[in-house]
This record gives sequence, structure tokens and C-alpha cells, in this order.
Amino acid sequence: MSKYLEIAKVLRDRIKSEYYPPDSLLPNQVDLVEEFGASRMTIKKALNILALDGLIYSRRGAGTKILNRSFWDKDTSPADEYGGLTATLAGSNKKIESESIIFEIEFPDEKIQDKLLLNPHQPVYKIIRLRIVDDEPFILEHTYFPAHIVPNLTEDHILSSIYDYIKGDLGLKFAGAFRNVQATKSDEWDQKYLDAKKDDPMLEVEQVIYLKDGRPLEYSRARNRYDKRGYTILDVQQN
Amino acid sequence: MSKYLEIAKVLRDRIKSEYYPPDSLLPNQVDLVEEFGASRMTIKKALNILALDGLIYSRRGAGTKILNRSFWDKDTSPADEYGGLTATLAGSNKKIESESIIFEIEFPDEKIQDKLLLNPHQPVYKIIRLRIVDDEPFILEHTYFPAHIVPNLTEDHILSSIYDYIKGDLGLKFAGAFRNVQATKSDEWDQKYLDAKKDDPMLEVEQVIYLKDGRPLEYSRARNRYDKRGYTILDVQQN
DNA sequence: GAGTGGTCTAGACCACCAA
DNA sequence: TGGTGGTCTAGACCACTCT
Repeated sequence: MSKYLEIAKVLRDRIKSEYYPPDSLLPNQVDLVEEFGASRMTIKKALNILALDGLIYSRRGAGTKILNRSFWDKDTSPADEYGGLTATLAGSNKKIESESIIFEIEFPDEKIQDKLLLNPHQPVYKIIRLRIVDDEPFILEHTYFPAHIVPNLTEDHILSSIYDYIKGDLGLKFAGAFRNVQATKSDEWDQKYLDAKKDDPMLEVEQVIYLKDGRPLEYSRARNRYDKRGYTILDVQQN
Repeated sequence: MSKYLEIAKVLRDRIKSEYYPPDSLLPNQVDLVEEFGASRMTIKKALNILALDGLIYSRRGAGTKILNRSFWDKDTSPADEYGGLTATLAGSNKKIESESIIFEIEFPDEKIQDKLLLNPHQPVYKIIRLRIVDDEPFILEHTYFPAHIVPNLTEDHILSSIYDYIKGDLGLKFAGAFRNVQATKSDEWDQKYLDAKKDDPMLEVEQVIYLKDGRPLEYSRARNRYDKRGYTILDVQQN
């Protein structure tokens, strides 16, 4: 692990444990250089991570302040989490289950071809999966994987964590994701599986996940009821 | 302007103009060092910005690839824009107007006190404003400013751009924002001003904007009809 | 003016990828 | 094995804030 990541981790722990209390100032960068035996550029890089996380805020001449934001106890999910719901809710005491509703392989329609950069004759897995948290139906996921990238997918995989299979067994690495959030009306699937009423608004998160080599790995639409979940975005100004 | 920002700007222009075509490789960092007369750390910093923007992707040993994502022609807004709709849509050919629906000063209720870190006796401006794009009602904003931070606000300000007044005349600087996106049912305001039907879903972006010194500047809820706008989020994995 | 963070350099070593 | 990007250093200069 890189030195700057190690330092960021230590500092993050100190902030979260309130060893550095909210609204106080962090030791200045020169002191941190001494404590960690690092160069100032490295310290700066560590601080930058915490700043992007919204934990601290630095001003020239004035020092680095520990921010006191009550963001962390929300029941909303950070919008930049992925790796699946399993990862997002890991560590909480929630019980997570999955139910497979559709699992089939088919040829992609135009929209899927466009999102996943496929030809009409390259088959995709089509999966509809219900995620259940604490015995409550929570999210309905419509997911497509190109079959040549995720070979030999089975229904077992989708009932546990698809991402363990993809990252672990296949050794694929994520580069990032592009998401779009919107409100929509409920469809028959939502009404059937999420117990949504006909005039209930739904929140839909549409995403394409990309691999490090640039190939799209997944197109999905995750739908949940308006009263069950929101998405949070933290935006810290670069300067 | 910092050197690394200048370099990032030049490279961004070259990518957008396809001087560096999509899917090709950027010149390697050593060559860029020569061209720009900068150290490699500075080049790296510039590249890092473009990577966070999702324009390029670097891999150890393999070079830096120009990504070709058709994200930019969406009619959705990036979720991390602020400074107002005026800034977001500047440069497009849209006609933007504002209509002031409510403009008053009052004492904050508990929710507003909590969001803006105020006492019950510190007054706030309460503003409800309709944003009209190309003659179509577009967004209904419910906004609160602490009166002691944004003194002497007038109805004129809110009809042009509040942010020009805040940034320019008052010299206040933004540190960042915390947002929450959710779907909700339409309320009477939406029905009256956005022409929403009773069972139309709405997309609501709730946000608190913070100043550089840590004080909350604004709490707002921006509502728009489900069929008018979505929010996009680009998430590039750090490593 | 003293103290802070932001940037920049020149060079170094290492991890990773491709041929 | 050679070329690439990722990290790190030690020192320097500058911009800003505070008082």
C-alpha cells in the first residue's frame, strides 16, 4: 500500500474517532512531515484524499480544519458506491438476500448494444434480481452482462455476489462507472416485486460499469421505491 | 493560474477537438514533460484532473488512453454542478428566465435550523423561484439563506443570478455541497407551477452549500418533473 | 511579519505491461 | 527486457491569512 494511502488512513481514523475533534485544526503539514517521516508532497497527497472525502478543508494561510458534517449517519447510500449492494451494506447489521426472477441469455436489443458496445449477434445475460434487506423487498435490478466477458455465469452466482465471481474468479478490474439518476413511474415489475402502488414514484439508477481496459462490463437499472432510498453526492470544490 | 491547470486545459482541448482521437494513446509523460517544460509530477497532476473528469484512463506499463464516452451529449446535468442553473446551462442556446414566487424573511423551523446550523432567532430568507428554460417551466427551487450571511438580498438579485451577488459583491467562496437525490410525489407547488399531474413522480435534489470557512450558506430543494431532467454521476475508480 | 498551505522541480526507485 | 505510469524525496518559492 502506498505511503500516502497509509497516512490518509491513519488521519481518517483519528478524525472519525474524534482524536482530532470537529472544528479544530489539524497539525500543520510540516509537523505531519515530521511525525510520518514523509515529504510534504506525500502529506499533501494524503490530505487531498481526505479533502475529497469531505472530512477536512484546507485554506492557504489559515490551516486545515476538521469538518463536522453529519453526513455519515444518513440512511441514504453514497452515489459513488458500487461493487454491489453487498459491499455497500457490509458491516451494517442488515440481512441481505437475493431472489432471482429472470436469468436468461439472449441477443441484445439496440439500446443494450449501444450501452455495452456490442454487435447484434453477441449474446448477453439478462438478469432480473430482487434484493431483499431485512425481509423487505428493497431494490429491483435489471442487469445485462456481455456473455463473452462474463462466461459461464450461473444462477448460483447471482444469488450470492456476482462481483465476487467477476473480481475474484475472473480477475476483472473495474475502471469506473457512469450513472444517471431519475424519477419514473412504477412499472409492472415494481408493482409485483417491490409492492409499489400504481402511482408510486420510483427512483431509478441507471449505470454502465467499465473495466480497466475500457470495455463495458455491465448495464443495469436499479429501481427502488421513493420512500425506501435516496442517493447522496458529496461535492468538494477543488479550489 | 497554476501550471498544472494550464496544462490540463490544453490537453482537454486537444481531446475534445479530437487532436488526440478517442481510443488512441496520449504521448507518454516524459514526452509531455519535454513539451510543456514541466516536471513529471506536474504533468501527472494535470493528467489526474482529466482522469477525474473521465476523459482519460492510465495504466502502469500500458500508457494513457483517451476514452471515448458519449456522455457529453446527454440532456442530463452533471450532478456536481452548482453555482446555479445559469452557470450549468451557460453556453447552450437556451433561454433562461426566473419568476419569483415567494420572497420573504422569516425565522427558521427546526429542519432549517439543523441544516443551516442556526438558532431559532436568526432569520432566514425564504425564496421560492421558478426557473423557466426556453419558455417551459423547468425547475422549482425552494431556497433558504441565513440573513446574516447574505445581507440585503433583494428580489432583483433572485431574478438575475443570486450567485453573482454572493460570489461577486459579497466575495463569499464556496467550499462544496452535500446533495441528496430522491424521487417524491408531486406537491401543490409542483402541480401549480411545473404543470405536474397529481400522480407524476418528481425528482428532488436537496442540497446544502458550504462556504470555505465552513458555514452553511444555502439549503435548497430543487424539484423537476420526472420527464424533464435526470442527474448524471461519473465515478472513476482511483486505482 | 510569521506561519500556513499550494505549487513546482529534478531526480530516483518501483510496479506493471507488452513483446 | 524496455518502456510505461505511480510514488516519493528534499528543497524551494509563492500566495494567502492572521494580528
